[in-house]
Amino acid sequence: MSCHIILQKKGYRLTPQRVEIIRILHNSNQHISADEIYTKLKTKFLYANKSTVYRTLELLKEENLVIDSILEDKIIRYHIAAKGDHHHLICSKCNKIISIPEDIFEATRKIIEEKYGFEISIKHEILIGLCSDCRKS
Amino acid sequence: MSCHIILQKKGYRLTPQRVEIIRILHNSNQHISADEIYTKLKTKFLYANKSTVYRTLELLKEENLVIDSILEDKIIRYHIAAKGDHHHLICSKCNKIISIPEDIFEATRKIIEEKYGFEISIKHEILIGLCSDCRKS
DNA sequence: GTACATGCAAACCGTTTGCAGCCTA
DNA sequence: TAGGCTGCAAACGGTTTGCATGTAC
Repeated sequence: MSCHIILQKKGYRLTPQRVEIIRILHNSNQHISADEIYTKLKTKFLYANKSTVYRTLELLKEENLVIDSILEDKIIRYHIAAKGDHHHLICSKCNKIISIPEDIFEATRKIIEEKYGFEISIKHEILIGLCSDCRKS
Repeated sequence: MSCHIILQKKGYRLTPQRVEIIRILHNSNQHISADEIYTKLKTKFLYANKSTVYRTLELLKEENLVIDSILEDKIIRYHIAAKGDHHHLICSKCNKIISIPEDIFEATRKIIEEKYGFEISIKHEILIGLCSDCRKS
């Protein structure tokens, strides 16, 4: 079900700004910062405002439609919460983003559970490294 | 080798404030924020200043004596960089912190390498979850 | 028509910076 | 004694908030 319909069903208004922000999030396969969204939004709405971006992201987050994550650069980035698409590899050289399945941490999860009795709740993990292309060069 | 000696060897001055900040970091087995360090520092130095805290943490980070990490609450926390003590489990209920060995991600690392040709560089990972005590209750 | 959403400006908060004076080496 | 370090105050940048106006429903 699309974000728009979910918002509408919950009684939120589908303003052009919200529609555009959702479109920007969808069109960006990168994890994107609030500021980048704002810049893109401005190309369509001359008077668009950052607080609209933040308020919309807050709303989408509350409705579990977007996920925010924070990397070592301390900038919060957002992406659409697609089912089973919560973990990513990000190449530190070319910034390529690869989605990885949820069960990738199963081995680690089991080891930690057996060794420490600790139950990890990995919701959205990002691993930095080098992709295969960049390793070759 | 202790932090003090390393700093001294590199030509940095061992001011009372720096010594105390290092002591606070050592005495706190928790990951601790700049603000918490500042509050503790003030109990000893009435006129202590936040910028001193930030500048000292910056220095210790540069010398690889402390590691900073950022969790979902977006607050940067610091802890002494002990060898082979880079990964932690943090219990979301009682805030207990458990250090885990570096090789804990080996299985995941291997899977990702085989499947995607992607070489992850996990330097300092924090996993949130429930510790064995809190799972029982 | 009405309540919700927007744009604007100002506040907020953690962090950084410039500077004068202080203190470690 | 000299240059690095501190405290202070002000700036900074990302984010949040209060308010009047605008608009989706």
